[in-house]
Amino acid sequence: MISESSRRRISESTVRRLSLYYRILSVLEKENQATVSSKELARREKLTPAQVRKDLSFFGSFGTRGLGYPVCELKKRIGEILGLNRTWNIALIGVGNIGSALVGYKEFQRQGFHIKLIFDNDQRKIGSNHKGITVSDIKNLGKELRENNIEIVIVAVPATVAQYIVDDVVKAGIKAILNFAPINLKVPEDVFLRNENMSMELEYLSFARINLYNDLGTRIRSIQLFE
Amino acid sequence: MISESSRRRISESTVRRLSLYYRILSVLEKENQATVSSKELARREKLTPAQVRKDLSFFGSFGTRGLGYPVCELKKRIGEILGLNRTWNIALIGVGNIGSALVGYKEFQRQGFHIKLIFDNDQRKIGSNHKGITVSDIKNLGKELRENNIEIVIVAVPATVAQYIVDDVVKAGIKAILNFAPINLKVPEDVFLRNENMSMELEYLSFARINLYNDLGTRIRSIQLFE
DNA sequence: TTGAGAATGTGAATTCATTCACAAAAGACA
DNA sequence: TGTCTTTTGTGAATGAATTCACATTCTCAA
Repeated sequence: MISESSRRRISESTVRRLSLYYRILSVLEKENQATVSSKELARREKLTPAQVRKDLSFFGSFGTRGLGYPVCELKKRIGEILGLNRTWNIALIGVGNIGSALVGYKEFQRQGFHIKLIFDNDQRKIGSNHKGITVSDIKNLGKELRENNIEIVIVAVPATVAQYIVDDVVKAGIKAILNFAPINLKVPEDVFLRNENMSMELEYLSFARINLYNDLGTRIRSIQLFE
Repeated sequence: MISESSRRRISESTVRRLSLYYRILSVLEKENQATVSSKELARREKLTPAQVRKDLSFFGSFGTRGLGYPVCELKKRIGEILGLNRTWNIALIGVGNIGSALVGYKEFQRQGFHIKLIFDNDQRKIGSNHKGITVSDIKNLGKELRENNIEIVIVAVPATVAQYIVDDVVKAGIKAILNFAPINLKVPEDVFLRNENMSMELEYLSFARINLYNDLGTRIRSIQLFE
């Protein structure tokens, strides 16, 4: 699988669509639907059937002509590709507004993203309990990350300190970081950094409201996650 | 401006990059830097200078050859395009984990996104106070949205009820919705709907960790927000 | 005032992503 | 078994986004 997927380059948009397919397939699985056609998947995500088939074809021939794709198998396969058929040990840094929300976010649990450690630098928070996890002192970051086999770190600290925190995280050998601070962080070449910019979608809506109506108040085009 | 931007089609990725430029320009403005080159903007966002210039050229000639772009003016202009030089009246529905985090998210305030109303259906939460805002009963949704000139609604309710809530929001005449529930919502053609899928970036990291290293443990390619 | 250097703005070229279109494969049913 | 329908899988065609490359314009220093 790995060799196959690295031979033909899989675009970021394809990966993002896989996430969407996975979610739909989970629903269909619960509804005990045995198969699903590219047409049906496309309808649900407002994509074209051809796009769905192209995306899925990156990972081999899966469907049955005349019938469609087997729901369970396809879900399992996409799960493998996205790494959702296993659990990931995650550490969260910062239990402010957003950090606390993430600790309680059930969707993470459901997908195998288990928050095992929580860090903060606020003495009032250290030692306190969030959903069964005791908040650790940020001073022990490196040691605890290593001892607990943490693979992904979520950074939810104020923008002003985010770079320092991330430097420490990198020093501890972590190679995957999800950043919620609204700032551009620098990491070495071999570290994966993704940013969750919560204002961006709101800004897009704002842009859309201002720019994407014509003079008659009619929508010029529809906005989807991918178009 | 509107006519100009609708004449030449501005792609979604361009708009998203405008958000990034805006953030950088805010920093530069604070540092009292008078001008900035496309090269410098590109370096900070890991883009190419040509891309930056193309993006900015959609909105007219702004820079000075040999010098670069005037920081303040450019920020102001991008702000206009994105609708950040004004305030937006926002209503939040659902004060669970995520909803509460959003109420306290200062970045929204800073960009002119003012949460004016909060709704919930939980009797224990109705009437309680979040950052100075009293939580209203979801039953009064339509009336209150209209009376308070709400323009954008943020939906942060459980996936199971999200569609019902959104139907009511649409009925109240709202044309822009930001959805945090991990589910696909249906809205009429003329309503802008954007989804904030918090698992998606984590899934991408997971995918990257599994697939984007070669056998030597070396990163195959770097991941940026846009590439 | 002039010349060297810097940086924009933009068609053209290229690369990347999506859609088309159809042969091939499988199911359904007489 | 044979025909009709459905749907996949995929090269080819199209379309969109990015990058190239360079003429043009401005700055700055002497």
